[in-house]
Amino acid sequence: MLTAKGRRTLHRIVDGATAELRERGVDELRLEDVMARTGVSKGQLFHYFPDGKEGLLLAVVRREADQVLSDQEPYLSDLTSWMAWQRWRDRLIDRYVRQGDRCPLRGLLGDTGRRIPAAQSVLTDLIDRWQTSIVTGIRCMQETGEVSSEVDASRTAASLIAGIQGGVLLLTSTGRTDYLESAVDNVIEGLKGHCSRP
Amino acid sequence: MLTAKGRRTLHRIVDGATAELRERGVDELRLEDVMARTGVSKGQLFHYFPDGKEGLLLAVVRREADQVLSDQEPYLSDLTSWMAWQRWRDRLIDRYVRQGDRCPLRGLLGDTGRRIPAAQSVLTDLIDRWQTSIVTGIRCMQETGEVSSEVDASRTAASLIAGIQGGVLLLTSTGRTDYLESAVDNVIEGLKGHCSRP
DNA sequence: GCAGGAATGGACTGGCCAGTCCAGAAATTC
DNA sequence: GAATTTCTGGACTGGCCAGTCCATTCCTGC
Repeated sequence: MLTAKGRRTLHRIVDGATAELRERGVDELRLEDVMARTGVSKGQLFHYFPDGKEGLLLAVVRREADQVLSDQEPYLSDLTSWMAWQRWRDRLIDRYVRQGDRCPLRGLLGDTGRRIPAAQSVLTDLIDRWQTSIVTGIRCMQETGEVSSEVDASRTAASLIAGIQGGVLLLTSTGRTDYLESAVDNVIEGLKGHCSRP
Repeated sequence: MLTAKGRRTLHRIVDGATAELRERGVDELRLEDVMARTGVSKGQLFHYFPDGKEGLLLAVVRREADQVLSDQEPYLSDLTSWMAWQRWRDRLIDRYVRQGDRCPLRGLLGDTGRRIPAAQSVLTDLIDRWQTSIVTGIRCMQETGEVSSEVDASRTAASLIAGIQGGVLLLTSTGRTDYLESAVDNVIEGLKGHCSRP
């Protein structure tokens, strides 16, 4: 019930909608713009997304959520040394600084959740997976003794994620990168400060 | 050019719009809802805000920005001891946890800036003032020797603000309070860890 | 090659909502 | 108390845009 051609069209729609969402934000996103950008007719759009705008946006949100994490690979899943942490940190910051306000996270965190109830669970799921990866990284460092075992991995990871979210938010709204950098560096330095063999 | 009666009406409009903004968010805010809530007619609305919705929202945003800081007083301006920091922290978190998603910050940080260009400068101004207060607090602690003079006050303040923003964002979108708490506590503990007389 | 489903194009509808306009009431000023 | 300004109510307009509908064309299996 979906030919190869159809699959391609569907893909094209999601691609276009993703770009449109990043550029304009949820509330300014118009189906007509997606149509213009992708060269797809209204009939097609509702053929592939019978639930209309909401269904389309949900598909976009799901993709973006995956993108956020896969953008951080392979570093995020391998936080096993200070050098690895540094590389992850550099990649993360570079990514968001480059993206400026065409930012996937911005779309997810802004009012999107409020507009599309189903997006809420996608978001919490993303945050959970993210936190889990970081916790794993911290535990690993504790096992090798490079981080004190007294550190609460879960809380530290939570604070790191909050710092990233806030940093990105401030980056997109003020254009300044130092909030994001300071937040991430501060948490990592805190981790280093708790080194069990100084 | 504004009678006492007029001033009262204007006030009533801003009040209603503020409540409406917190409940619904920028993109879902309807002038008709503000009218219904405040019992004000369309003619009045455009009489007091000739620029229409945008002008009204700008007025609301300005008020909210002031509110964010004054909510933290008198603690924010008096971060002169660890106990004071603790009280400030408690007040801040209590405030946001109580507010849930009827949150002034959410309105300011979300897509509001994008929608209302003039709001951007209100926001950066708010962040600047906030950061300045925190920096002052840290410097004060350094002078009394309770925080090492090696600490970069500006960067630490930036990381604290980023953590708060992210924490609040995650609080409103996931309902979990631990991101905000962890973020704030982590920065403060980091500050304590740099105590120059252990 | 033909049936039936998949894919496409685009005209049309209907609701929503910001913003306009003006007429009349209430106040302020002199 | 007349003139002028401010204030108020609400009907009306016009544009925008999601969603509907259907006619047509394109596949695909048999």
